[in-house]
Amino acid sequence: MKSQEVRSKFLSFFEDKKHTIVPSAPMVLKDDPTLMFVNSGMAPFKEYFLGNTAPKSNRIADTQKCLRVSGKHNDLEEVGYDTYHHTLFEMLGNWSFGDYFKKEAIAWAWELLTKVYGIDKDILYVTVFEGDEDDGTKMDTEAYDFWKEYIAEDRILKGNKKDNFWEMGDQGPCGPCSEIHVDIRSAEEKAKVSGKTLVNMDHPQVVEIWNLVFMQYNRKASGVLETLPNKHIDTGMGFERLCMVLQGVQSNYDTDVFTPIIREIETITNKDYAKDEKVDIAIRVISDHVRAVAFSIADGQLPSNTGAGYVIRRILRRAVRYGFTFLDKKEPFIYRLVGVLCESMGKAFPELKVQKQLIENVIKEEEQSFLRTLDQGLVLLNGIMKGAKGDVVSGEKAFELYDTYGFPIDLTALILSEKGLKLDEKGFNAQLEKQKKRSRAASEMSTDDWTNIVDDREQEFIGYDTLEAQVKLTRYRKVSSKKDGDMYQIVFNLTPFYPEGGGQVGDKGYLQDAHGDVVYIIDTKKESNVIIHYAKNLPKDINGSFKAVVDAKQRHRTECNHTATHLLHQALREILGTHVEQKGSAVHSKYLRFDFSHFSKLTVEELRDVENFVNRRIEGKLPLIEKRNIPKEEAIAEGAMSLFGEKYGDTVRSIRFGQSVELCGGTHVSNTADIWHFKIVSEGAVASGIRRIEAITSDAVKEFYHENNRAYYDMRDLLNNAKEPVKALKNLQEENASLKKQIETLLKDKAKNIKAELKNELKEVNGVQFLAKKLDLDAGGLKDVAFELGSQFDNLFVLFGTEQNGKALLSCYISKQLVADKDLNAGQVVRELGKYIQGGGGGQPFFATAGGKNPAGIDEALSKAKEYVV
RNA sequence: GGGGAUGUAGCUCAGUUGGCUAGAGUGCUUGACUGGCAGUCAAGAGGUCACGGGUUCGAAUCCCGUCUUCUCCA
Repeated sequence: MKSQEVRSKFLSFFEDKKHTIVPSAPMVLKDDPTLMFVNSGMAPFKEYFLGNTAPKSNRIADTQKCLRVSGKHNDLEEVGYDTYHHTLFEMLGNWSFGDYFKKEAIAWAWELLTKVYGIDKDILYVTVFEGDEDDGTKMDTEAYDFWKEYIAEDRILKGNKKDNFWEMGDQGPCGPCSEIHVDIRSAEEKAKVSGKTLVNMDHPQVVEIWNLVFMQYNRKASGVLETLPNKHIDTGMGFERLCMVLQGVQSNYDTDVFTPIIREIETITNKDYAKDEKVDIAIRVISDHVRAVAFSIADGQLPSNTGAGYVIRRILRRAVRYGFTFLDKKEPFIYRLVGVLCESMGKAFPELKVQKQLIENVIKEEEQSFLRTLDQGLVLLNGIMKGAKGDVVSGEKAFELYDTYGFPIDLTALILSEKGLKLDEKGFNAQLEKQKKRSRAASEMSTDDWTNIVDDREQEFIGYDTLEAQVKLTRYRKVSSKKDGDMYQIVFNLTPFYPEGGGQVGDKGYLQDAHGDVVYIIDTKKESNVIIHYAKNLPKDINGSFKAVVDAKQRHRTECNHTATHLLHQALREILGTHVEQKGSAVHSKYLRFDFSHFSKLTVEELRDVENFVNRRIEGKLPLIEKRNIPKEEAIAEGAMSLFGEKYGDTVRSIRFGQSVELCGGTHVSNTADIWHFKIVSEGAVASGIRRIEAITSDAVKEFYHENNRAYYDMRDLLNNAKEPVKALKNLQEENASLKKQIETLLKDKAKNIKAELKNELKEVNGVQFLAKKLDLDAGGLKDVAFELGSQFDNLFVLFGTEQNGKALLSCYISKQLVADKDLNAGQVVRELGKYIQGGGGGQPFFATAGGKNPAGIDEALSKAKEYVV
């Protein structure tokens, strides 16, 4: 069975069982500080389980792309070494939110596996929860009893809390689970060892394929479990593993999910899979990682040096490293796999196909930049190896190479061992640990439990219509971090505060109680669909009623910038073409930033056209036409642009200004005229194929023009009110340059003249041409004269003094010949004579200068000079 | 968010404890030579030593701040 068919059969099976089929949510999470990527099928539905949002349907099924690369489930370093760990994988899942429970979940799972997919029931095992004394939970006999209707009782195994009790986190919804395992070993092996003993033992051919979670408890902060009024089903089936079973192969990498990519790698690198273990590992690493990276880029997450982007960069670099070391690929090649990937997965995940070109460009650029890093590292490592004492390279040195220059430590170790050297791994790890400690300390944060004030989960956002409201607090908690100190997160029953999202910053403002006392709200964010207000302290009477007021000025400026962002988006697509896609935006009160896909630098004309386009729409006084809670299809039909990597509900909000229509949750001006004016302040590249525009509007533009105007008039003033200041300035610059030249030649001439005079004043002392004299020259002049004279004698000793700006200066020149013969040192001379002018100095043996505060001492210093040659 | 590195001629980079007339290679201009692989030789132009402060007689160099780029950690 082809993987495409495996996927579609799953979805249609649950569609028949009255499930709503939803597309995979984007992998990159934007409003969950505890998680960077979707790492399981349930992550996009977290808010439903927490009760923060009502589900759109109580039966849902989907296939969800998941990424496990950071945090608790970190498999990254294992990927490639076995046949079943992946960074990116698909999880097929069906959900019940307060609807069906164990009976149906088990019956359908069995029906799908054995009837639809036709898996032999004799290779299946199931597990049920055995109970846990500490939690006071009993064995899950319900699940056991349902199972025994389908499967022999000796194939139902009991599992402990670790394997068979699923929890989302330290607190929240949880419950027992029941896993389905499959044993695909050969008959001989089965005869030798019973599959029963291998379940949950990390055997590559006895694997869990499906986990059915029965959410029936809520774990409270105290650790106590309470029974949930609404019970939920959460299931997750590993798509790649299922394909392995259905295609009768022994490894996920032998399924048609991976084989097209592996064949392509073989072609490009001229290596064969399944011949040499090291090559195999590299091929598996690359085939896995290219998927993760391509999907992330398609979801709008570009490689970068912080946060989620950094994780993506690390994955890609790991792939490059393996290709570099084991497949001898020293030039970019991973980007060439994107085509094959699009062909095999593009149908189920259209975002891949649409953005193929961009994905290829970004990956290629990243590969190139990392190969440069490797080149640089190799040079540095060579230097380190040459300087190594004994046969051990210190951990500090290796760490510096890794930390500062990004050279992978395993490559360092490999190259060292090839050269017969050893790496001090202990020292390296100690340094790494130090660095981790530093980072952790800096970002250390402690979060207290939520304190509930009123039990009201239905929080309402009213900030589209009003900036002020009478509110009550529903819950709060304290969070402490090193950077911000103690802060309170506060939730209201309803709020006019816009939480950070869609690129737009969160609102600021204040809460005022009946007595007029005020608490400032310094930021607003959204977490699992709950709007959280940040304050430095709590109001005195938390049970009271408060007037919540949004900082209107800041909000208005932000709205100007947000609306301008939409117009800018429209302008770019109009002027550059429809290949322009939004790749990110930041809407602040002071400026806006817009990243988009485009392949070349914008010309001055294009920038001007874009600016004009936007400003025409501002002058056009276009009114805001806002539609809330309309079906997504309706909005799309109207021409609304939706973004890849953005998670939309079934009903959306559409924002229209003239011909610009976007799905958007942000706040906007009521008429484009409010923006006053739009001005681009910079354009540049952020990655290959991605450009960035920064712009300002309204008050910021006024300030911008004021500033520029003032600078302009200041400049014109300085140029005696020149009519054409640019020309005047240019003339000045040219004049300045030629004057500089003239001075330089004049000084050289002067030096020559003086040289001629001084030559006559030289006195021979002990075979040395000697002179000590005060001259009316600056430091450069002294030098010139000294070197001019110096080039004519090889037995010269001169000391010049001069007074400049009330400071004394000495210059001493001694022919190199003399330095060698008579053991003289100009540096030493000026240092010793420097004390007469209350200063010091130095230089090289043949030429040195000294400065001091006491010009009166120059003559004395000069008179002492003779002592060096007698 | 935290740490480390980086910024010097069009390009690639040296520049030690503060004092080297700011350098090399390459590229550019000019001239001469030339049957040999990047032709040779000579002369020349080209610099806000990232930016802003400070210390010092003196800062490319030391200190503080800002920015750029790279990089590791979270």
